[in-house]
Amino acid sequence: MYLTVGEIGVLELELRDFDLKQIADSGQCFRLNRAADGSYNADAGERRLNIRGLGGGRFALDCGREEFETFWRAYFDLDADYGAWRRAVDAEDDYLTQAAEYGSGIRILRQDPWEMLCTFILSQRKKIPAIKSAVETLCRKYGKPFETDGGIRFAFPAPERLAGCTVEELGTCALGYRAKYVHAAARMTASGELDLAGLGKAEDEVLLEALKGVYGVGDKVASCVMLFGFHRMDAFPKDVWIYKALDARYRDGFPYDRYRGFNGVIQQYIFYYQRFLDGQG
DNA sequence: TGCCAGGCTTCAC
DNA sequence: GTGAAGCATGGC
Repeated sequence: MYLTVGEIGVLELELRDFDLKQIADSGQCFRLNRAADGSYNADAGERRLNIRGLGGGRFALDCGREEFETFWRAYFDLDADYGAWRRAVDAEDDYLTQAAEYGSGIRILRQDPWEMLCTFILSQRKKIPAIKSAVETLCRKYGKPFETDGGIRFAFPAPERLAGCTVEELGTCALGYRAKYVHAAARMTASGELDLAGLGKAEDEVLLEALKGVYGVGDKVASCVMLFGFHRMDAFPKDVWIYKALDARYRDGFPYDRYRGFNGVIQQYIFYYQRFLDGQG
């Protein structure tokens, strides 16, 4: 990674295998949004980062070097070699080769486990724009405000805050029947019954079962939380798009063993590519 | 205006 | 254990 300092408070980086649009549209995050000027704003915790593509694989980030090194570098998983994972794709697998090429700028972000749990619970049977809208409403109503150059923003609400709401109150955030699920997850997390921090060290199977113990969390949501909130890179969430690809292309079974250690990345390539093929990208 | 969505729980059988 | 019904609501 090539690193220089431009104007004060702005870092210019050369990043490989990094495409903001692809990451924003890959369905893993709902608070990375394109601004009117074509740049992107990433909200994480009580932080906001503006990233602008400069062309030629170069990007301008409106943060200092220290903040980049201590937070955003890991957040965007910039120390991982996604090119190596793409090159490991079976050359005889035309579909996957094309999928990996089409989504070559996708990275698995390291997002907050609680935010991922709550977000993917409310994502079920919602379209991506509706998910973004519901998340934004939750943040505005219950998130802690913080200042940015562009004005006041709101952090994702803490579990304690949502646990203190009634199900009816949460229902006003376009959660529909999922309000009771979000409320249950908030209570379990706030009380410590679900120890998300402690589960960071648990085996994949233990983590999966713990997540599925939450009301409203099944295999798919739990897998998303594992991949996007705990960076468990072998998690392979199966949604309608993945099932479509598996049914059409991998009737004899998907070669998970071949991609051990980065099945989650492969899953993202398929998700992003399959939506494109079906006109939803 | 209708249709349908990064699924899950519940309830028959 | 398996399969089908039912679910709330926003965005296209």
